[in-house]
Amino acid sequence: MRETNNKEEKQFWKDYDPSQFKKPSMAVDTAIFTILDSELHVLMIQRDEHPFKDQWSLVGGYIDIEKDHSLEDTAKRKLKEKTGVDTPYLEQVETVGNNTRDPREWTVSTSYFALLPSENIRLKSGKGASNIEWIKISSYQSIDLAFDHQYILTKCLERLKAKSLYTTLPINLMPESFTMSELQRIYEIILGKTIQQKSFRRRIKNSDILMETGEMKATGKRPAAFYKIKEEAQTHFFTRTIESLS
Amino acid sequence: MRETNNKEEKQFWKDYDPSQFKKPSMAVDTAIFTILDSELHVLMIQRDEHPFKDQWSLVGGYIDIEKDHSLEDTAKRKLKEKTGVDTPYLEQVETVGNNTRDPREWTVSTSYFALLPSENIRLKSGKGASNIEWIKISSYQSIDLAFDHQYILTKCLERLKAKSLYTTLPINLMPESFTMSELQRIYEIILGKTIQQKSFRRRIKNSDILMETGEMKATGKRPAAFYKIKEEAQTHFFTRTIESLS
DNA sequence: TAAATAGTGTCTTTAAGACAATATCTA
DNA sequence: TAGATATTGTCTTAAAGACACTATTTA
Repeated sequence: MRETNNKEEKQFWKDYDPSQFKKPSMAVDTAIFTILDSELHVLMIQRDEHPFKDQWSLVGGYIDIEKDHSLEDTAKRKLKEKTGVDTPYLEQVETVGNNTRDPREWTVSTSYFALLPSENIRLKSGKGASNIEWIKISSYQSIDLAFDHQYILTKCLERLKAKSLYTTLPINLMPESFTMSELQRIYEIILGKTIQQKSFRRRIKNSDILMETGEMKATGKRPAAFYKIKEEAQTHFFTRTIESLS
Repeated sequence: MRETNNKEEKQFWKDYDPSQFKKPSMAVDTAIFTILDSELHVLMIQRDEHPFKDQWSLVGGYIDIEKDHSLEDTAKRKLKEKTGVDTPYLEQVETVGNNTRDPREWTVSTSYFALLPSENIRLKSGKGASNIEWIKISSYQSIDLAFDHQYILTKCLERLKAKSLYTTLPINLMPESFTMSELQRIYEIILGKTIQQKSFRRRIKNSDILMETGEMKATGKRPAAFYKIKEEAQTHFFTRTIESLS
């Protein structure tokens, strides 16, 4: 019986021809976020090839099934190429696949967003991109982006904002060490509203993901305590969302 | 100038050959959930082809770029084929792509979960599936599922459970009309724990997505009010999660 | 009337909101 | 000392938890 199955299976492998199905093309696009000048920015590339030549797009590209072991590998490879950063916070958002997003053919794109501390980023241009730039989030809606990147970027932003209401995700935008006021400012930039200082510090303290470094930051006025993320710390999920309107 | 660009673009289109890239195969897999006999069940199909012949798998299949306009179309087509249901609640969960999940080649699978009221489901076997069955969630971990469907199903379940803690998602598992106790029971089955009756009714009342039908259900004891979902109702998001341990 | 299920009243608890008060620095 | 920023104290509020109590049915 087992013998029979094996023969049958061998025959199957012999007959199998992967090229018999028409396949869609498969890409990965990443919204790479960072904070610059007290504003949320996303990394965009100006295409130097058709389609959508000269228009701006998210960082992305086709899966290279020779180089990439997984989808996330593709995202990381592109990210490394453009920013030099190896291991940022990376979260998958949504996969869009249809026959209208690319004029050439049926395509699929899986989108991610990445969070980078603004320190130590060296941008690199390269093949397929004549220009690479940090675009202010406040201005992306007035730019005519390539493919459906307007939609994808909106979804990535919505995810980032929604999760910032009940998790410690934004710590991934912070440098090695930082003050409470700096962290609160990042939350406020993402959410687009101010937060009660006392509530904020209580939440972060309860999450138990930070520790004081012992250093103080000289701010010109009263110095502020420096914090860093604990070694074992994972993203913390609160049981209530931030609701303040102030 | 515009003229020049047009010529350049036309040349590009002439040269373009979509078959020049090696593409991964692209599938959609859906965890179709329903409640039967006071337990959460998922629809599984026993494969009658290699690879993973005779093993159980989620409902899914390759994108058919002739038939399907979008990824969601693929999910809906497969769901209709197997259950006869047209428009269930459908939510995308995660896309997995790598060179290990399928022994044949680099493949990508986008997973969804669907919620079906247990009424009016007529299962259909068909090509590629010798057997189709509702499997109890309490037993799926002891079954050796095809591909990485163990992982995918776990992710779908986690999403369903997590969202049931702070949304009205589970109403999509209910029939046309139902009682509060019945709805609470569905929540308890999904979450695997009991909920304070008073808290539960307060939450649902506040969400303002239900209305009384005016009918009463004869339960043998005190009759219960029937409710139905309001026409305009969307999934409601609460600002706090259910925390009770009782 | 007892048993069972449906449904409500109400006190407690938790964590956020509001905002005032205090602390520590520089000019 | 005034001004600015950091940090804490504390009262209020919103919504969940706990649990007892009432309501309505059948046997």
